[in-house]
Amino acid sequence: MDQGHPGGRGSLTVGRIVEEATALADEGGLAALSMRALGRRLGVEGMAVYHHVANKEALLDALTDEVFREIALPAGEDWRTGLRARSVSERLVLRRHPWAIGLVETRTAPGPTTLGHQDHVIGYLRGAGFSPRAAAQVLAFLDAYVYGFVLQELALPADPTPVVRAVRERPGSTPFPHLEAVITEVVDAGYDFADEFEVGLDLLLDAMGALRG
Amino acid sequence: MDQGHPGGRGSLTVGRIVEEATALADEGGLAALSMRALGRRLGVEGMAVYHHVANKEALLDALTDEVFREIALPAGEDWRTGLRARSVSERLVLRRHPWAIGLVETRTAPGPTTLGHQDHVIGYLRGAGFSPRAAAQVLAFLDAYVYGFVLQELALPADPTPVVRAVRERPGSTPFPHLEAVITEVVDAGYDFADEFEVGLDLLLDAMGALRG
DNA sequence: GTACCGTCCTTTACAGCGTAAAGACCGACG
DNA sequence: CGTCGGTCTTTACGCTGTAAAGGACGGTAC
Repeated sequence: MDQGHPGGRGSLTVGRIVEEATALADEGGLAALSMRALGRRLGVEGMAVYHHVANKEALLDALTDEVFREIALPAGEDWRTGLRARSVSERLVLRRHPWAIGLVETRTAPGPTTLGHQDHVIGYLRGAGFSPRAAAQVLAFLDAYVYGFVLQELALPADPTPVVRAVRERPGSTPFPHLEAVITEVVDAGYDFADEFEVGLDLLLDAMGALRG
Repeated sequence: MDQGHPGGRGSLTVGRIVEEATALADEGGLAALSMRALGRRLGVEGMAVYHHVANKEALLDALTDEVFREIALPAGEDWRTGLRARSVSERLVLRRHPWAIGLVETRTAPGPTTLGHQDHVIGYLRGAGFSPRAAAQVLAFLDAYVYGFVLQELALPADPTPVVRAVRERPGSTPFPHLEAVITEVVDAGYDFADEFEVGLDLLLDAMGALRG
């Protein structure tokens, strides 16, 4: 069970800690990430982690910052294409680490990787002819859309909710006629919510053009 | 300290529990909402709450559902105006209860108030000429934007971050030239991030028109 | 009246959490 | 060899959600 990592004295580094903490959260959610469980995974007592990380808050800060390293930076001549690819990548990363979006809310001091990422995007937009304010707006609006969409995706239950089941079994039995219409005519007609992401993204990207000088 | 609520036998109701739990979370964040603290506020032992609520998860479900009661329903002939007012209200409600957006992520079964709200919005859009699918898209896209924007607002620190302070004291001292430009030419030029909400909202609302039959 | 019962609340207890404090080990240096 | 500094372990405290059991009350039945 302890193969794969040495676990002995001197084997602990901040890098290894962040790596295993990420894996732990990916597998069991933020709730599974306790200092004791993390220590167990590292082949060490929980308290040992405190010699490399100030406290759990600092560890979560580091986890959040690392996430931004995975998001593809925008590139290419066409700003619309470049931004689109970045947003698509951002969504995939946030889905791969479902705990990340919950951390963004509580982390008020962005780390160096996050700042570097944002700096790059702003610079990319400035190079495409956006003013400083417009660049900041575009980044904020796109991130808002991506964050919010992923938030809704994560809240989607794996199994159909009682309401959805009720609609399928006895249509007209709920007090929500319009939701019923959406379920039967959209959801059950083969439209996947995940596919709507790019529809909204393209509409928003089109709208962003109005902010360019 | 115990004035204002009876606190005796039979004084506990689900309504009172949800009400005080909301107040507790509003004042001290989700972390301040423990069953013992809630009981204390209700003039009762923590375990007494369990006779009216299955467990803490169910309580959080109820809290989340109640939030949707506060969001103004869209009304009026012009769908754009109606939706705009709803989104503005939604943002204010989410800012008033900063814990709510963090709960949305983990609650996978929407409550009756939430469903009723969504049903109303879908019906409103259908009445304005949107197809079932388009209505669902508009609702999802607008909510995504509002959720994501509030998420970013909540992550804004009260005090300026080290980076912002560094830029103000010694411009050019950070490795983030484009962020520096945004700070000096946008943030410090009087543009308030909160005011950008309606800019993006209007752009998005304009884009939603393309989804109408 | 008084015995009973069901409901509401309290008490006690347990495993887990983050982390402060202090002890134990171990390689390196004088 | 002795001692020091860093790394890890041990122990402990107050907090968490909640299972289990006990106690107190009000209403009903005799």
